[in-house]
Amino acid sequence: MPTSSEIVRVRFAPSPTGYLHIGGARTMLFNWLVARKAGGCMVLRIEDTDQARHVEDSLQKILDDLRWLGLTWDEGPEAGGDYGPYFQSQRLDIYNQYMQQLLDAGQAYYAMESPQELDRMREIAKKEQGGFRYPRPDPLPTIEQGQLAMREGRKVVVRCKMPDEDITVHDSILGDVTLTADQFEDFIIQKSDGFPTYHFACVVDDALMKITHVLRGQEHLMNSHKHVALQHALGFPTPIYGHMPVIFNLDGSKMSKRDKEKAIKAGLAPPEIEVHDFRTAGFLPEAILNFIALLGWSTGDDQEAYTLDELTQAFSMERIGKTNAKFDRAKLLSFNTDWAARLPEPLLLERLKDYATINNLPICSATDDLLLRLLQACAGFRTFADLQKKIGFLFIEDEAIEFDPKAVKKVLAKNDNAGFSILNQTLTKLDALEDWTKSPIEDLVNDLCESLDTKMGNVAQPIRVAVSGSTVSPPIGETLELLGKDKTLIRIRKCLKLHVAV
RNA sequence: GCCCCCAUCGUCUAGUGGCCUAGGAUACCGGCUUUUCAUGCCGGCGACAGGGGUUCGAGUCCCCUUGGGGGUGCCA
Repeated sequence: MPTSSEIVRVRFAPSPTGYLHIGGARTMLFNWLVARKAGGCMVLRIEDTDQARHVEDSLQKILDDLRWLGLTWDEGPEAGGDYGPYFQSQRLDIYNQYMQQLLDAGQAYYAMESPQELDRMREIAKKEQGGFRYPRPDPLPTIEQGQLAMREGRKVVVRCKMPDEDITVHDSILGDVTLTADQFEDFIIQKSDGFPTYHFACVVDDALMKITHVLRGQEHLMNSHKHVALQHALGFPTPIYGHMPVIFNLDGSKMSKRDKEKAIKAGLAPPEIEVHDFRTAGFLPEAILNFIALLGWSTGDDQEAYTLDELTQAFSMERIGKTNAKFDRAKLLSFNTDWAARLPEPLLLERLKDYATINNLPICSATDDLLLRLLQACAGFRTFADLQKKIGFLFIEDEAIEFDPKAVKKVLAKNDNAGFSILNQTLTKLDALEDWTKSPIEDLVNDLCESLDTKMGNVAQPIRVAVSGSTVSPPIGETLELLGKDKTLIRIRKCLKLHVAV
């Protein structure tokens, strides 16, 4: 066990097999909080021992999204550190050295069964007794026999000889979890391609990188006993373990990338699964962090809004819950709305620009001043996607305006083209307006309402549809000022032609 | 099949034997504000999985059942 005088060192160890999953983000967050709270060290380690599943570019994507979230690392890729390399694929010599140590000590042995043979054994075992445990050969193959087999070109793996005693994992979230000796099997620690398996690499790296706390998902709970056995065999200390609840979809299924493909096939909008999905969809990192922090953790008081700093202050491993959580996007949306209203403008502006950039939106060309005005004009928006929907019309050519048929029907054509008629009158007035700013425009609209003895909506909506093509835009004075007089008049005239056409 | 973990409103959760006629948030429903969409404000609906114990007293402790999740990979 690490002593209290040791500096806290935690790690997040993603595999470069795709984008950063939202569950992975929470794992990173909790580890990050443990490190920051204790003034410790956050290590990022890349578990790239599975060559078959390696996805090109995914590392950069993971790093990029982590940075976007504001979750930094002290050691790891692009940060360096004294315990590198931080890519497991570059640590083969190290693993081999410890592998040999185990082999020499008789705590691991070569095994020669092929995957096909094992499959067959599993099948038979399943039929006969329901479960399969690798039967330890007696006597164990010698090192010489193993090496001979390798020279003959046979596929050879290394298995860990499990001890004949119960193992208790002390989990700081779940309590003690004991597995009896008869439940262990001699699992593989080195694949036939020479790469270590996850278990072995993880244990060696955690020890060598002086990791003191291992916070990971509950799906790893059963692995812990293997890891503890390995630690004993190698003479390594056991870190403090904490197995966190798992995050699921609302319907109880796993949040998986495949949900996206399924939804698309079914003609539905793909759900956000990876951090990047949320980023693209116009969510704020502050909202995401705040939301996932509360999935499986709480302070016990009624506060729900937390900045990263506040989370760091309030966080404690002891208050992580045991119950699996379901990911409720509606609640996230509410968090996002709150954060959009709360975030300091310069920061919000930065986030908006990121959204525009990764979506390659026309508003990329807008100045900061304009963007800031849009942010203010749309106050109360839920996501950047909503904001974009509301102001997108400002950034398209007048010729490209498309009038939503439903909006035209409801706002302009209804009641014997009442809307068109009002729009026509408005055009004349607007044409004559000299001072093209918000308040004179609003005065003009108000005056028109009075003279026509009608409600605001009856005047504002026709204009809105004419200039934006839809029923939704910022307040009408703001909308027209933002658009400019020329474009406003052009669009209204274009819209009026619709009436003639109908 | 076997092993392990978990169990409070639809959802996230508070609750560590009396403060619980179970609190907050979100969703939903209703009302108000509003030129659209949002926002905002007010109100309402809504849970201790079931059964046994222990105790003066149980959401809180124990057991069983049920339900959910995980593991049982030359994936991590």
